[in-house]
Amino acid sequence: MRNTMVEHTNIPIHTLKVSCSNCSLRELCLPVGLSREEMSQLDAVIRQSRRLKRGEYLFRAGEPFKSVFAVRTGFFKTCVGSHDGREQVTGFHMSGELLGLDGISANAHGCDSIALEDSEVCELPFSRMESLGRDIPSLQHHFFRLMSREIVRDQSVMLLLGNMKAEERLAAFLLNLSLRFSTRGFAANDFILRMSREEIGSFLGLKLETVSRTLSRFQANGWITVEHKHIQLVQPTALKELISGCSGNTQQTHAM
Amino acid sequence: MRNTMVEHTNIPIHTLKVSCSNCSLRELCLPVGLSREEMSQLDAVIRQSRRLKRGEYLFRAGEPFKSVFAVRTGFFKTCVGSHDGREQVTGFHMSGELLGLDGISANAHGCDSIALEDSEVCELPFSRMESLGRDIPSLQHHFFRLMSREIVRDQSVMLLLGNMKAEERLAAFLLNLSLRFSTRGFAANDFILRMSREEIGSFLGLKLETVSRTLSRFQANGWITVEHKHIQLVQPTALKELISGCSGNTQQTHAM
DNA sequence: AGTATGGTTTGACATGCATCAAGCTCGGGT
DNA sequence: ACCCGAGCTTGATGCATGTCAAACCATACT
Repeated sequence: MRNTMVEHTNIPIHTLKVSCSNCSLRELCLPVGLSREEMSQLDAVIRQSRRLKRGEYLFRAGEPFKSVFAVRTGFFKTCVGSHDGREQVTGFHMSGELLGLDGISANAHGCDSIALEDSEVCELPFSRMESLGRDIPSLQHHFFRLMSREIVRDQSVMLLLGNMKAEERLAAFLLNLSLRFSTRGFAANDFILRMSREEIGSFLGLKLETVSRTLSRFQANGWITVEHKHIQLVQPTALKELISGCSGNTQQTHAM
Repeated sequence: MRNTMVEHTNIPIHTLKVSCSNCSLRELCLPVGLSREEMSQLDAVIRQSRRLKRGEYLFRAGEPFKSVFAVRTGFFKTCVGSHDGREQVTGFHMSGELLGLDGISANAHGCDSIALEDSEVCELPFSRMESLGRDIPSLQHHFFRLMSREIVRDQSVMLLLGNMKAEERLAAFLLNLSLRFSTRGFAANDFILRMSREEIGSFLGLKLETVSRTLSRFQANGWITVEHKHIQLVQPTALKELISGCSGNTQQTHAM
C-alpha cells in the first residue's frame, strides 16, 4: 500500500525512467507536441539543473528576475513577507511545477522560494524562453497556459481563505496534496508532509494549533491517521463530503 | 476637490482625450513602444468594443474561452462560485485592466465577470494576440508581464485574507482603490464605491455587517466620511499606519 | 548515550467576527 | 406623492478560532 521509496526520495516514478542529458522538462511540465528538432532547441535553452538542500533559498523577493524554475524533484514553498514579521505561504510546489512566474511583472522576484527538502530544479532563462516561444508557437501557447493555471490556482486559494472554515480548509488541503501525489505516481492516501504545521497554517490562514487540533479531530473521527508528518487518508470520502459544495475547483493536479 | 464628473461617468480624464477609431488600448493597458506600423497591426486585432449595462455578465464561468477583455470604461467584479450558494469575489476591475486571463488555462472561463456599472470593454481575441505577439516581441513581453502582474496581485490578496484582520483589510482595500483612482486621474480621497457592502465583504473575506461596522468605526475615528457609497478619506495617513507592516505590496496601481 | 532544540499536542481562556434580528434610508415604480 | 424592496446600520449574543501556557516527542548535536 504505502510506497516506501516515496517518503525519502520523493522522485516520481515516471521521472526516474527518463534518462536525459539536461533535465528534460518535456515529460514534466512542458509536454507539448514538439518535433525532434524543436525539442533539441528547448533542451538548449534549459540551463543546467541546480540542486538545493533543505532550507536553501531558490530565490528571494526583490532579487532581479532572470529565470523561472521547474521543480524536478523535491518540494518547495513560496512565501510573501510583510514589513513586520508576518509571512504568508502562498503555495507549495512539487515536481513538474513552475516557480517564479510572479517575477516577470516587475523584473524582480515577488516572493521567497525555499526548498522544504533536498531538491533539484531546472533553470529556464526567461528571455530565451520568450524568443523560443516565438519560433515554436505551441511552446508559447503552453507557457501562457501555465501562467493562466497559476492564476486559476490563486483564485481557488482565495475561495478557500475567504469562504471556508478550518475543517474545510484542512480537508481541501489534504485532498489536493493527495491528488497531486497520485498524479505523480505516489500513493494517494499515504504520504509524508514536507512542511511544518506552522507552514500549513500560514498557507491556510490558520494558526498552527488549529491545524494540529483539526488533524487530531479528523483522526478521532477515523478519517485519517496522523503520526507526525506521516498522513494516511483512511476515509477520503469523508473529507470530500466535508468540502462538497464549497470547492470551486480546489481539486487541481497542479500546484497549491 | 471632488471631481463631480467622476461619480457618474467614471471615464478617466486622459482616456477622454484619445480619439481612436477602435478603442486604442495603447494608452490604456498596452503602452509598449510600438512603431506606427505595429500599432495598426494591433488595432486590427482589437475587435469592436462592447458595451454592457450594469449587472450584465461579460462572461460566465465555464463558457468557452476565446478572448480576453480590456476595460475601457466602467467597473467590473469577477467571482468564482461554489457548488452550493457561496461565491467569492476575486477582484474588482477598472479602466485599463484585463479580464479573463484565467480562461487561457482550460480554454474556458474560470470565473464570472459582471459589470457593476454601465461599462465598455475591448475584446482581444486571444489566438490573434498570440500570433501578433510572435511578430512583435515587445507586445509578447508586455502580455507576459500583464499575466504576471495578475499573479502578484493574487498573492497580495492571499496575504490580506490569510494574515490581516478586519480593520486592516478594509484600510488596505480603501487605500488600494484610492491609489487606482488617482492613477487614472480621479480624486484620490473622494470617490464613489461601485460595489455593495456585501461584495466588499465577499472580496475581503468578511460579512457585510462587519464591513459596515468597520466603516462606521473609521468614520467615528475621523479617518473617513461615509455617505452610503460616497467615501472620503479624511486622514489617509491613519489608514496607512493601520496597515504599515502588514502590507506586502497591497499598494498596486493595478487591479484588486 | 545524553542533552538541547524545535516542532507538536493539548488544555484553559480570551476575543474578533459571524449570526440573528430589528429598524432605518434611499431609490424606483405605480 | 406614496409605497415597496433592496441595501445598509446597529445592537445583542454565540461560536470558531486565536492566544497563552505547559508538557511531550523526535531529531540533531556534543
